[in-house]
Amino acid sequence: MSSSPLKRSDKAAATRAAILSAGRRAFAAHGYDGVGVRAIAAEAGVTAMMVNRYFGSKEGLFGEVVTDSMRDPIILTPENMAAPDMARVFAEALVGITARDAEPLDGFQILFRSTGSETAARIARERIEHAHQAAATSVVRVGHPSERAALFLSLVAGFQLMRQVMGLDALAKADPAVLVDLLTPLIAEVLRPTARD
Amino acid sequence: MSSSPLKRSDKAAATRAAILSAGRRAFAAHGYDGVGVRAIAAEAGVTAMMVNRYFGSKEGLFGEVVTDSMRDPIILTPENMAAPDMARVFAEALVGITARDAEPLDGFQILFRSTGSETAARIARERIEHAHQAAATSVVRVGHPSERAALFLSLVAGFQLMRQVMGLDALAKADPAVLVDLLTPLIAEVLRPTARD
DNA sequence: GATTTCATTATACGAGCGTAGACTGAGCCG
DNA sequence: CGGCTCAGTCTACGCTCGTATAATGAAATC
Repeated sequence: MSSSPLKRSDKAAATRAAILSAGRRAFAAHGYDGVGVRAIAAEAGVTAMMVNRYFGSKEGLFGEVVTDSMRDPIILTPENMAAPDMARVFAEALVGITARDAEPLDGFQILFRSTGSETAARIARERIEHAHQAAATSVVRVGHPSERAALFLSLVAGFQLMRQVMGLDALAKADPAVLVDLLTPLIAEVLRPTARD
Repeated sequence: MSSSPLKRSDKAAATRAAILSAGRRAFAAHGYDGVGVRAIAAEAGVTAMMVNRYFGSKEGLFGEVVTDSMRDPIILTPENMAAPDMARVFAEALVGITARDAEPLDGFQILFRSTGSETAARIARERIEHAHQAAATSVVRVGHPSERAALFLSLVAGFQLMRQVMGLDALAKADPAVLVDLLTPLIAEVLRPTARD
């Protein structure tokens, strides 16, 4: 209540943001095909046509949601890469010990849950390739960088998939500290070999 | 041309098998929501109603497809577990060096591509839990068995996801021998710790 | 205060979905 | 041969989907 008179254009921007947020949550929870524009719009408190008005189409909304949620640095931040114990920092970020308030890494969920749709899968592939290139050129510097970066992504993706998407209890309800302890040597092994490289 | 007079019941069984096969291929390629019964039936050379006749419903067909494709021992065979160098055996099985003629591990693809659907996701979760229990009780015997088994599954799933579903070139086109060499120490690390356990 | 603008809704269309029910026609058996 | 069985098809229903078009009503402008 109270303050802002909320000019018309501001209200429009708020509506747009509400749809974007609702879309992000909905896509993360049910995937591209699993939710309709009516449901997304309803959660944003508007009608279905608002999606088309502000994003052109359902596909347009999805694209913007993916781009937006991938803007989060995932775990490939420069400070992470420069840390003395990279592996543990990555592990902690992956498990979510840093506990950012926002929903953690739901960009992955969105992509994985949407692999059934053709257009969504195309977008997902593009983002994955991009993340792979970033990992290959900036994190891994030994052995077979491309393959190692891909395995690193596989590990991250598999962990997210099993814990968040599939909801595997052994990961979802596990003690975060234990997960970090188990993940750290794994990540270290991917990023820096112990033999013949 | 030629031989079998193909009795009526045999023809029925053949049709059923054709639908099951078409469903397996279709679900693996497009996910549960990504393909309709008409398309599946058409690929099997019959009409859509045959799906309901033989499997009760689309969901019934999916369940049977999943059960059928999961009958493949994935990589948790007794001989694998008993091998002296378990990790390498697992890695080779995962990469597919053993090159079974059938489509490799498409059970994973079916599950991953179908996570958008509610019923499909439920079935997927059941299968994953089952695989996790098997891994936890029969493969991992140190440290935190449940968490380690879950991470093992994560690694396998992530690798399959990135290589087969997402089609990440760095994995799909990589030299299998290199992949095995990189995966072996990873799997060994998951299954048998190097420190404090 | 009258007029224009525009965020939003209401209604509807066409397509595709899964599936129910009636029908068809060829193989089986007396 | 004549009746029955049953694999398979045809048609149609109810539903939901994404989205185009027209109407509404309050804020913005003059």
